[in-house]
Amino acid sequence: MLDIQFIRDNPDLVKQKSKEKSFEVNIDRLLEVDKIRRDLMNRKDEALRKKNERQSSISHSASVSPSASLSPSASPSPEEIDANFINEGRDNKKVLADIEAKLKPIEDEYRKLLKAVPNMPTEDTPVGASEADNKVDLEWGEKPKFKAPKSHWEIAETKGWIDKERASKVSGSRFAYLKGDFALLSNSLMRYGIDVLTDEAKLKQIAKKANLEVSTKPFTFVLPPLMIREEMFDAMDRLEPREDRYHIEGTDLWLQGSAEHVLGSMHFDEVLAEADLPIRYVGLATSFRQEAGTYGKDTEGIARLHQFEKLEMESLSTPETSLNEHLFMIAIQEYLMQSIGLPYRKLLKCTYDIGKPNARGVDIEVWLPSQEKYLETHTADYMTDYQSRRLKTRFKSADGSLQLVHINDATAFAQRPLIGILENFQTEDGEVDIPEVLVPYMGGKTQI
RNA sequence: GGAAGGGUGACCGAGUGGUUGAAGGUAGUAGUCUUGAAAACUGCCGUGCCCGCAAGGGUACCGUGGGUUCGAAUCCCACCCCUUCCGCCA
Repeated sequence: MLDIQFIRDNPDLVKQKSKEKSFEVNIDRLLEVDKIRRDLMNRKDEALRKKNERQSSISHSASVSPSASLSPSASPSPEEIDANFINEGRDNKKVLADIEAKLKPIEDEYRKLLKAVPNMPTEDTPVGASEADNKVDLEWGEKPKFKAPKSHWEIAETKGWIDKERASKVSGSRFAYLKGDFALLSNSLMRYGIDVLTDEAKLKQIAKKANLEVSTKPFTFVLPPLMIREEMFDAMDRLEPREDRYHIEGTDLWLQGSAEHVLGSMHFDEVLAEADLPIRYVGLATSFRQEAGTYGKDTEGIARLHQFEKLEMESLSTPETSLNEHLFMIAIQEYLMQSIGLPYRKLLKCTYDIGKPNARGVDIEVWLPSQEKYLETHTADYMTDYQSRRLKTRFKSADGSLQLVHINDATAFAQRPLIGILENFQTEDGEVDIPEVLVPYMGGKTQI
């Protein structure tokens, strides 16, 4: 959620940036409702002030009355209170009830309109109207040349690594059984990512290479709950669109769609100490998505499933350090891809594509030789205080003031890099070489 | 699923209708003392919203939402959450 004061001060800017992100917002109505709301609040405060004055007068007189002095805690009996006084109180109560009745729908509308306003994109976010306007920031690695490159599902099918036919029998479309060495490779990839993220020496090395002034505090590995309460999901601004989420019938719970959802909300309604920041987590979680509106898209292989393993970075930091946290997490992503040896490109996402809570977004896409195109494997989200405002996650700064933390997240590994490995590391005779850094995790196997 | 207990400020924890935004403690912070540190002692120290250039003022908030009352942290109702024990189970 955006700061209302910022919207009051910069209505035209907010309108423009929201439009650039392709979000329908009604800033004029929001400010109008805001004004009505404040006016009603003032009137309510006025009525309450009257009530308080009356109460303190009766409380005071009760405490100094002779009977009260005998027993200080004694209350005045109704007979001791003047009838006019009681009637006045009743009148004031009616006035209050009247104002509150008017305030309720205004508050609801205000909140709904305010929640609808997206985060403001950073200056360097390209303005765009579709994914096509994302800016290629960097291409890394050499694209391998094959006579007849096989797709990942062709390789996996031959090897018996992916069984979607039986999965559809058991669970429906967009599910898969991952089997044998391929399933082990998935685990190896995650384990490798965890080892990098929890190794301070390695993080130091990455920060230095990226030339970033940033803490090298290691990430804490977390296995989070996979279900999330609706209130938390909404506060993260990740509940919508609900059609893409799975709701657990008869409960208040939803299946999380990324460890980001359950890691970012961990410190809901907490005040953290500045000395503890940044707080960094790396969470491994099976993530669930309905993939509504993607019928017929990426139906082959494991590019788009209802359920997949994902290792996710999450960082809570001060506003001053959050941009570097974001850049650091991107540097980590690149290190992970480079150390495996996967050719990729880095995209600076445009205003259309970054998403509602984002101020900035970067994607990494792996090269797929079989299709001669790139496939998104990583995202890094720069969120500023947009999520923490509703999560009420704050920190007490050294000067004693309370501030909202900045929350950022980024993919470490999902299962899509496996697609990249199969395709880029395939051999002419149908085998798959294991990237060197993953060999120890595969029990020493160099090829599968 | 059965039974009981409980949700109060960064944390612990008093408080069962009338100046209670809320005792006490811890932590934090400023100082005294000290060569320095610790200890001890003293002062300060909740958050949201509204008004104000500011100083400051107003108001709300003791899990959430209703209700009773001139007046609610305190009484009533509903809901949510947590803990413990029993049962079941990985």
